[in-house]
Amino acid sequence: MTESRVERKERTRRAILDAALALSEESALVALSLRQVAKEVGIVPTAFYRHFPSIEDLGLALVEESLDTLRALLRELRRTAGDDAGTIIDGSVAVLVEQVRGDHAHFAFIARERFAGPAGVRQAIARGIELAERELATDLAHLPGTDVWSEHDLQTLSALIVGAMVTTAERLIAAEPGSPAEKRIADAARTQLRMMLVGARNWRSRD
Amino acid sequence: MTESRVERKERTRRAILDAALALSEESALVALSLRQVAKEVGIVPTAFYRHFPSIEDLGLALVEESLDTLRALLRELRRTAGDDAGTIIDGSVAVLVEQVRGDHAHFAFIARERFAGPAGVRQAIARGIELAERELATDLAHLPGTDVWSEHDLQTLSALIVGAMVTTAERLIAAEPGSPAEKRIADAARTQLRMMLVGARNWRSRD
DNA sequence: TGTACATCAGTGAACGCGCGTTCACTGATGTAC
DNA sequence: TGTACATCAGTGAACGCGCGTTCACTGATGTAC
Repeated sequence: MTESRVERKERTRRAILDAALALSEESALVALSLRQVAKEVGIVPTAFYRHFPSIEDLGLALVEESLDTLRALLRELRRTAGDDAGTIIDGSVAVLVEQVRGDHAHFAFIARERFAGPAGVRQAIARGIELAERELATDLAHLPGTDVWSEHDLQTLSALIVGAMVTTAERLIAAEPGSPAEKRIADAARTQLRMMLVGARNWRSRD
Repeated sequence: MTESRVERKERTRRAILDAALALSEESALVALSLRQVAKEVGIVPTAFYRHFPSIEDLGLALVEESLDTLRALLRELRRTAGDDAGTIIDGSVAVLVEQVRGDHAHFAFIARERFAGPAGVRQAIARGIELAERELATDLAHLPGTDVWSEHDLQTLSALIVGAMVTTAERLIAAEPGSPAEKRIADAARTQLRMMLVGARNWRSRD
């Protein structure tokens, strides 16, 4: 007995999730078929039901995994300390590039299903992004010099920055790791963050 | 004879396009079936072939229509003149809100298929957005005070602004026309454009 | 340690269904004279 | 204006295929004694 029954089952479950992620990459979650996934994994279609009650539940599991990836990114970004704004910007973009590289399939899944997925999936992703905006707004409020900002304007700036990061992530997903294109995207992201920072420093909220 | 044969044919073709747009809104282009569309239109499945050689060609026709919508938006934005920056910003956001309202299905189609659509569709949409970035960069270069900007930085600022507008459009698509949510999104978009403008005014390109 | 029984991941046949596509057709509209 | 023929959007039967799901099964792994 080199592998217990539970270990084997977990391994098959993992293989199903990986196959589904790979197959959905070539079209979309909505176009995923149980028989395709089973064939890719190397099991008979009916064996699928030993692991998931339906293809929809498999989809929800993929969403959860992908949102875990998003949460890991936010955690890493928060750990990126820095003495000055420039260091924080460089560190944040580096983390973004690195995480998109390391979890490419999950980030591509999020980008793809954000507007094309089932309603539940779309809402879950939207909530994840809103959370990032609120967290960033809180962080920004703790920085020196933001006392002239209204809470509303902080939230709006936060949405602007997160939006730019999402756009950057979407561009990175399409770029080859280590390619000149990836470097160009990262450079542009750093410049854009600096541009927004210059705007922020010279901003005064009305009233 | 109240309607000629060509008129009837054109009307059915239009009905097919409209039905396909409506049906794809509930899932995605990739999940669209010829029989679904035919049923929605009220014709027998085989009659579909009198209008399109395949469901894929129907998809391409929808992309073309949607890109026309995008081009119409850009044209309207360029027509939005203004004496000062504030007027231009207000006018641009108003045009964006109005166009998304008026062509909701097409904008939703673009948002949905931008990352989830077939490769050809994704590329066509990406090209449309790149075009907008280049046009905006040219416009920015003609404004007073941009002589301290490098061409590269102008392009990067342009990408930032277009990205924010795309994000705003995506939010507007999800909002009810005339709703408080729509108003909030438009307000945030105006504030974000002003923030970026303040950043731009205080920016000096390196070297 | 050995035996008898329980568990359960994976099998394989079978089902009804919607799919895209073919083909010969119908009958109203259009055209030539 | 009337007739004879051509065009062609839409019809309806039929096909083979992949789909999700059911069911009784097999045989290796796990457990109780």
